[in-house]
Amino acid sequence: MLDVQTVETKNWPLHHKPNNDVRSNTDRRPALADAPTRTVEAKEHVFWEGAPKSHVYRIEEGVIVLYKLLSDGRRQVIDFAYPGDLIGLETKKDHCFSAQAACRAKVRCIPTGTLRRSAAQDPALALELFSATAQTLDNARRLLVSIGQGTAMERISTFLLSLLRRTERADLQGDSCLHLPMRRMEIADLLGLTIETVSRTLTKLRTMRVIEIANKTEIFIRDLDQLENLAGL
Amino acid sequence: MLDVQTVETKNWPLHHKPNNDVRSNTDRRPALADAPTRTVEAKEHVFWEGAPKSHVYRIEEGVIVLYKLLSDGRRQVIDFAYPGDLIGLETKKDHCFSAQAACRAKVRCIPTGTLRRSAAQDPALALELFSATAQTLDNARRLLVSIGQGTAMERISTFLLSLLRRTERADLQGDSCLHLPMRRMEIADLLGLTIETVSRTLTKLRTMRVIEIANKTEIFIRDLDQLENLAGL
DNA sequence: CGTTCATTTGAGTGAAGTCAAACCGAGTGG
DNA sequence: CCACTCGGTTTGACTTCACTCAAATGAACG
Repeated sequence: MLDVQTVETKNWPLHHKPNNDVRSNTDRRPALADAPTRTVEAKEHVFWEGAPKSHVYRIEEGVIVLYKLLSDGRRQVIDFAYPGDLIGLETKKDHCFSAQAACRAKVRCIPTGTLRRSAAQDPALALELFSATAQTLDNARRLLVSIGQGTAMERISTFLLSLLRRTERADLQGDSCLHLPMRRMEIADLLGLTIETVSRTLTKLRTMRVIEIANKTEIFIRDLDQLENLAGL
Repeated sequence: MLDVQTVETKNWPLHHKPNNDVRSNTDRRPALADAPTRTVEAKEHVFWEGAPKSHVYRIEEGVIVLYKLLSDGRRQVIDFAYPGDLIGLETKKDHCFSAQAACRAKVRCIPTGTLRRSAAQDPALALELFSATAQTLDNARRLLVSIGQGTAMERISTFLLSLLRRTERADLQGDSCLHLPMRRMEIADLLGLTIETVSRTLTKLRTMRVIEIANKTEIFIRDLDQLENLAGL
């Protein structure tokens, strides 16, 4: 069963603007609300690129790293999936990227066949899937702009802001604490940088008093305005 | 009316794998098949980022450049839309990118309200919209990998191959001629490079005898295998 | 307290960017 | 028909930002 307490306190941020539509509606559908959950340990994979697709997953807890691998080992992280996000929503038979837990996570497993059948009879559900995918597309394109046009500083700043938008609690607007469950390597692979450049840029932001680095996974935003300036757009 | 001759010879390549599903099905729906077309001159805009969204467009002829602008004028081209592609398929009220014709083009204009109403009553149509968006998302992510991880040579090679896949005629497999309706600047802005780097890289490919540059807008692929090697993946 | 893994910091290199000039093809008008 | 312009492209010389390689630091764990 769903751990309601955990879910409630997590404040479902679906993509940029917190948006509870998908969750509230899908939860009322038996096929989705009753689907079993699976616990995934840190670094464990939910699925691998190229494997046949059997389920769609909705993140319940934790963060999942979605990435594509090149033949020589280079990696591009294409997204971080947060609670409320749906992953594996592609029409292809096989997964076109890998999904690995950044930290211990819980995912709800919805068989693709079930979802497809429900959607074929329920235009509202089909439109929700469309809407969720359109939102993900917009996210991907924002990342594209950041990587294609931005300097290291702009990419990191934009990344921090997008994480902030995804994870900030409605109640706790004031002192902006940001949890980074992913490793530097994963940030680097998301932004098309190296871990050294990520580290140097974060250090620079610290010396500029824009952020404060509590420890490897917790930072505080000290000067939000300045961070937005640095992000460029 | 639709120019059937032109359409037939254009061989609708919807995204990477030519896929006639969306076209053949949407054409049978009165709202879409009967929608009026609009001719757009080269460099003219179909719509601007930020403007309220009134229509969804299906490209009938020509190529449309989709791009986002940064405050300081930098530009990221996010996609080239070819005949058969749908653009403006987002759930937001306003356009989140601009659409400009690379050359004289014809687009079919479908009012968003009509489409929304049709989809709400027709799960098959809703699923088609979902599927088309999922395909566009996959394209965007491929571009992300290319830009995030690739060298200039890898980006250009991958780009040429993706264009080839989009535009090659089923009948004319042999001597691979590639038409580039867009300017160097637009290729540069797609790949996160400068026009100088694009030009130098194409020149390098020419001296390597991988391609032959007939004129600014026509090139021949002389060594497809080598081009695929250079693309990396 | 040593081992391990991730991160930070430092020094030198290189691929792509910038600035500048030459080139080219298509119009246009004398 | 040729000279001129104009936009786009190509080529060249130099610079720079991020990468590479390497070493130091730090945190977690037995």
